[in-house]
Amino acid sequence: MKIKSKIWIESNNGILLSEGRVQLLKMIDETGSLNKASKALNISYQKAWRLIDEVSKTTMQPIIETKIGGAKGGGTLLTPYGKSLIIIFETINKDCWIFLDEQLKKHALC
Amino acid sequence: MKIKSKIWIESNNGILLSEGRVQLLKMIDETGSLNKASKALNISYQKAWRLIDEVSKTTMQPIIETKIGGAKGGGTLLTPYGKSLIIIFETINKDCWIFLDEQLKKHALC
DNA sequence: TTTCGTTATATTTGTAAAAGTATAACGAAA
DNA sequence: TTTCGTTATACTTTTACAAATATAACGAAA
Repeated sequence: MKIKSKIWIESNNGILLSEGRVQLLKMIDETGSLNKASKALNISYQKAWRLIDEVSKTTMQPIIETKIGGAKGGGTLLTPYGKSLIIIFETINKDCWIFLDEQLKKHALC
Repeated sequence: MKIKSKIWIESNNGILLSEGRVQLLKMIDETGSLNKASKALNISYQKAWRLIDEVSKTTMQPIIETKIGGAKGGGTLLTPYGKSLIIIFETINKDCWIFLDEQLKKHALC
């Protein structure tokens, strides 16, 4: 018997963060490119772009810096604020899992 | 800024409980009928039946008692075990919301 | 000035989930 | 023995969402 959860953070303008979006942000940070990140996560570039676009619309501060053209074609980097969002979300998410496992034991549903 | 969550409980055989399933169990308890419950929740009887069928397959003890035919056509009642599952799930779910709201404040994302 | 890999976006296509339709069985009461 | 509202289930259709396809713009380097 397992308890599972999905958490996400919303603002007035839409969904700010969810597990998938955070995963994408992390991969952008690793690869320096939205294109490479989408391939690594096995989702289409279009979907990845749409996700990041929606995240960007809901934050006051920018989460990414994009560069178009150039020798390497361009790329996408996370801002310090973007990086901080990853850490906050992952911390809350992990703590939530721990909390829920405790609750399941407490109610003798194991 | 709001933090939201969906939780669910799984066993080896599939999903045992989720928000929608618990809502359906509650409505069955109120109406004494799967048919009436599905109408109250604005979902098709077929979907409601499928949901309850899957829940039943994942529990050791039965969660419902069904009666077919008769003056009132029949009906569906919750077993005491079925009722206890509602309470456990709703308690955990509510406590999870409280926990997450605290976390959001803690990380200054308000 | 051509090439290349990227960002950015619109449009079309495909697919899986939801909804709808159909039908049989049941049994108490009129 | 007919009626009625229910459970139970199969099958078809619709719809919403994901995926694929297409295309333009960009700019450093060769």
